[in-house]
Amino acid sequence: MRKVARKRPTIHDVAAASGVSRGTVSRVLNGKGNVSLAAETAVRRAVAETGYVVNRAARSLKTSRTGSIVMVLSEPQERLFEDPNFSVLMRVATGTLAERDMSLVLMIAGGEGDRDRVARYLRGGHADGALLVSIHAGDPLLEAIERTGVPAVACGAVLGRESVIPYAAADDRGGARAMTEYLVAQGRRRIGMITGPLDTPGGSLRLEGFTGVLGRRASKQMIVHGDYTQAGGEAAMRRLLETVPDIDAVFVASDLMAAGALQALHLAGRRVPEDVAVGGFDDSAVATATRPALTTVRQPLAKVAEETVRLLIARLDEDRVDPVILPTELVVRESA
Amino acid sequence: MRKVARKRPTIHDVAAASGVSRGTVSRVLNGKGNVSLAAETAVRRAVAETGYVVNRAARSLKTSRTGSIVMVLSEPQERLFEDPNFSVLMRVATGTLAERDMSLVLMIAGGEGDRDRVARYLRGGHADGALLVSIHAGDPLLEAIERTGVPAVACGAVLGRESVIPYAAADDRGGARAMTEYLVAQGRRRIGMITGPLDTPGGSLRLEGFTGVLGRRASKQMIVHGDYTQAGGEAAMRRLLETVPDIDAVFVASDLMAAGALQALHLAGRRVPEDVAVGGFDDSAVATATRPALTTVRQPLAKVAEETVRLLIARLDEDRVDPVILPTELVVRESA
DNA sequence: TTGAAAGCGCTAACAA
DNA sequence: TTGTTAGCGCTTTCAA
Repeated sequence: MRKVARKRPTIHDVAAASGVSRGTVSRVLNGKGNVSLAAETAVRRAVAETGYVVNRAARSLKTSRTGSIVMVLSEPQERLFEDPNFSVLMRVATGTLAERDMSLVLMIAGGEGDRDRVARYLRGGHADGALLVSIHAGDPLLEAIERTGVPAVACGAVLGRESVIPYAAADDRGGARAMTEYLVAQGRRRIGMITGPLDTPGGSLRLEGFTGVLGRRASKQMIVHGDYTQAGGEAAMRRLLETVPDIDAVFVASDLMAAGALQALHLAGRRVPEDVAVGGFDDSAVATATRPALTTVRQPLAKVAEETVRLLIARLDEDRVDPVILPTELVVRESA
Repeated sequence: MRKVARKRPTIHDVAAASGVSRGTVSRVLNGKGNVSLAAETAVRRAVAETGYVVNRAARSLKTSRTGSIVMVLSEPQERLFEDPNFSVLMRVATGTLAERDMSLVLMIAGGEGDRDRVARYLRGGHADGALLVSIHAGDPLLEAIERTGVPAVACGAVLGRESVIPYAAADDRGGARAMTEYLVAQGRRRIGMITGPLDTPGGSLRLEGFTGVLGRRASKQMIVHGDYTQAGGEAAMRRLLETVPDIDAVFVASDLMAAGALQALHLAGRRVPEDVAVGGFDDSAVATATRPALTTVRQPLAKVAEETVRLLIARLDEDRVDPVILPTELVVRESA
């Protein structure tokens, strides 16, 4: 059996095989009504028989839609890929897009050169939209993307641009509030907080939720800023123990940092939760791996990812869409 | 200033602006010689002036090259994304492709439906090639991809298909050999090994390197199989300590598992390296985070990723290309 | 060295 | 409901 580099069948072949015109085939393929049942069946059969697959380039040329969207990553890689949220986002994004026969192009925008590349790609009309991941407010990339005029949405709010860049996110503020209220309800009186970087939504919004509940009791010395790493959480907890020796609870803005805090408390000889209650955020895998297991705030990550993609797809057709904020859930385990 | 939805300039506009024909513009753009210097300069200026960016769809329609390649992920997500190797691969791949003005489409092939989708995408000619990541030998996806006839290469060997799917990889066997020889040279006599899953190249090849050096001394009871997780490494080390109490060294097929082994040894009251020497593999971030820091085998990850992409690009034009195996390096720290 | 022109495969407007 | 047809923007052959 000789291998022949057979040409892929075109809409023309399908038309011939089904005895209708190319126009009708196209109508069937695109679900534009006004096609007789007979024609439709014939076309579908012919498609199956010939193994026809639409040529995206041709379609794109005609419709000036590409059927692909770009996921733009700006965070330093290491952090992003360690983030379990990210893998969920990636899986959900490819899946949700696939349902619509769209594909995901990945671009990493580390340096300035990358930035130009992303902008050129977008300006070239090579993608219908951009999905921004962990872009910081001041990032020049943001402006570059906005200038291209390509619809963009973000996963998680872009601080300061909330009204410009639609986004889907978990209710960071509400989740933090719930956790803080819970700690208060448990009778804790000296409650500290370890925040994330304040230029991230998780950093500032969770802090807002915390201070919103505690008011003036959330004094400056009770609040320490971390960097979302385990080591950072440990260091922050140590600082807190020094300045506020009688602390009896701490709300940590991420599970990973909370794991570090647990470590610091252990080394300082404090029992958790007896002496100090610890509340985390994320409900990631580490939450159940620590001892004691973390009481934390669950983020509906998959849902956030899904909504982000949905938002982008809606944004492709509409001029503006509203942000989506999804409720979080308090998960009580052992640490508080 | 009113915002006008101006149409993007086409090659036609560039031709008009530079006073040459579209044909000549195309020739300049594609670096096909036979263009006078005058024409070339005029065209380049016009391109800059008009802000022209090539329309890939049109080009693709004509050339039947898409300028994009698909990265196919098959591993269960969790594991893959935790793998630091993966983030390197991703960054290097997008970067290397970008240099050639190509883009990276990401597809995740978890279930059967995904598999069909990948195959259809490839059969549709939507990508010029496929870059396979952590595909296992028996995976039906592999066959599906081969059937599409789209050139594919793998990052890391696909066991059993080494001669069919070109790949770039670190020298697992050689690295394992070097580590084993080092342990022997240190005077260790009872050397065990914790392997990775045997259906992965890192699992079987590193074991081969180990047994290659030790011969019959690598008895069955000295070898335990792990799963690349920290917990798995810890469990494996415990088993090893039970069956071979006088063990004085262990070669662990990944740093993460080695971290688990260290934990088990610590709990068993064995000193490292005094009582038991521990050798890892990867030289990942955990290697320096453990106490003691790990003596390990460094894999040239970035290089592997780069070579994989290079291989794929070469494969696009050539009928076959040879696998690339890159040397590893023994990194001596404290654990052995 | 250059220009003219055909046509890649598709969609959608128009006519029937 | 259907067929016909005009391009979408580009590359490349052919002729000059």
